[in-house]
Amino acid sequence: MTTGSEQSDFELLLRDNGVQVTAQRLALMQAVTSNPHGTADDIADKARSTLGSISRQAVYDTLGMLVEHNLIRRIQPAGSAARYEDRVGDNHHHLICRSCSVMFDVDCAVGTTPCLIASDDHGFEIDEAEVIYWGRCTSCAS
Amino acid sequence: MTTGSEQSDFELLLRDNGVQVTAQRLALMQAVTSNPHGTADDIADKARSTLGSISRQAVYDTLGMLVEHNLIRRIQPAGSAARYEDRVGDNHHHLICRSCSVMFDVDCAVGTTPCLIASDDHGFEIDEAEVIYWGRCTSCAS
DNA sequence: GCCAATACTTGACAAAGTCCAGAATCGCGA
DNA sequence: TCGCGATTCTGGACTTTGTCAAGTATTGGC
Repeated sequence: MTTGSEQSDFELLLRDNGVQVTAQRLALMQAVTSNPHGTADDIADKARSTLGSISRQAVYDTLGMLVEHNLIRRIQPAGSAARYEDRVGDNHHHLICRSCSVMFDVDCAVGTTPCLIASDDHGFEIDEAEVIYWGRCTSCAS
Repeated sequence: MTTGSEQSDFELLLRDNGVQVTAQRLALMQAVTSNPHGTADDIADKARSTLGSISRQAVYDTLGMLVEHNLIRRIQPAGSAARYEDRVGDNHHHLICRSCSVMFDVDCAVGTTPCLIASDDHGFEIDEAEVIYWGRCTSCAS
């Protein structure tokens, strides 16, 4: 495990955002990092292997807080529980297999802020364009 | 109500797809048409106002069947139940308000099949690119 | 009009997430 | 270093969304 320096980084990140530092939060942040595209439950399990135990409520509270502070990103594909990833701020997209639900990151197809401009924005202040590519992965295609 | 000709259209559509025609199905199809972007519950309520009553199971079964036959489309934005719409096959996108969840259709930004080409497809057979623009609507922005 | 296939109803169940009240912890200031 | 108020965590009940399974009703071809 490379917990040493990462933990400190996480601690700093939390302090910078003006929130308290707790063992649960550090464990959850680490769990998200080491388990990209995991569900809340996956992440909770991972955190439990570090902490011994953590309540469901703490998991949801913390993940919600981290999303609010833009430290992690939440994705909710159809037919699956919400997933979390730590790759944030680079506006990348996702590629999901319809049969086995495996999920890959895909870099932005069109320059830096891809489809961020809608043809008609209805007066909205758009802050994110979420793109999900649906298909079948190589192993499921056979 | 403009049930007359629409009903017949729906009936034809069902027969063309080789499935039985029932009052529940017609009512649900009409409910989806007259209530775009509605949740399963919204649609069930709408159908109830026509039929008197319909079971939850029939609603889910029928909506699932209609999606399979490509007669309606299912969208599942983060933090909300699945929504259904009858506009299908034209690859349009959606614009959702983060605070009030209002949802608009947006035509494809880049030509006809917008971001359908991923920068790296990992060998997937991609069949759909789902795009959701997130932001705040005019009334929520104030 | 009959009958097999299909669809609907009812009720139980499961997963994901939220609400609430009380206990524990954090970290600021003395 | 200690104490205290604010914040966070825990545990349990609850809600919402959706699925499963068994039995009943409807549809439509003959």
